[in-house]
Amino acid sequence: MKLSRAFFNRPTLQVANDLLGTYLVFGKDRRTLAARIVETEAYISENDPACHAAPGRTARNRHLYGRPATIYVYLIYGMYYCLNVVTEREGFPAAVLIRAAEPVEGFADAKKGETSRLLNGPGKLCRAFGIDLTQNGADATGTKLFFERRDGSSVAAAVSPRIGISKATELPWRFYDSQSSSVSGPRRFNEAARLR
DNA sequence: TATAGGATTGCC
DNA sequence: GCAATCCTATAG
Repeated sequence: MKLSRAFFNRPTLQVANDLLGTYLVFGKDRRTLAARIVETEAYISENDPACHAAPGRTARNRHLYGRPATIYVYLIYGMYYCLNVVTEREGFPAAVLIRAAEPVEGFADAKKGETSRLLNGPGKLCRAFGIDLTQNGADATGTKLFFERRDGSSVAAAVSPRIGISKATELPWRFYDSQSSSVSGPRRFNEAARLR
């Protein structure tokens, strides 16, 4: 079943953890794309130096202040888009970055073997889904782009520091499925976190 | 207006 | 190790 706005209106760390094992669903043109989320990161408030809300409200980050389940998309390095879903109460800037997933439905090359590498990074995930600024500000409880819980397996969740940032690098706000081969980043990140 | 740097990726 | 590529935030 579809994840409700109430699901996202909770502490961001909890949402980031609980999103593991749920499905991202996107109706693109006439087909449906779906993937099982295996890696997320939390970005929380103007007091988190790595969060885009750190400078306060700006034109770019305005959707971070929106109601829970709002989609926040931005362009990074002039080349890749990153997909976030806003958490906590309206007016409190926080979100979960969707970093990696396993293709489940609708991906053309999902049967060619290299399925585990198709969505293993936030930029690659958006590219494969066809997500760009068109989705910025969208409502993730609607019919076009949403999150869904399906029956089945539990997730062996692990945590580690967030990847690719230069500030607040010590906070263990990255969550991932330790059993998945679709997790992003150098292998050592995952191994090191597993040994904690 | 100018400039440094970025929640990345893939190639050298 | 590092370039690609362009938008954002901040300083001048």
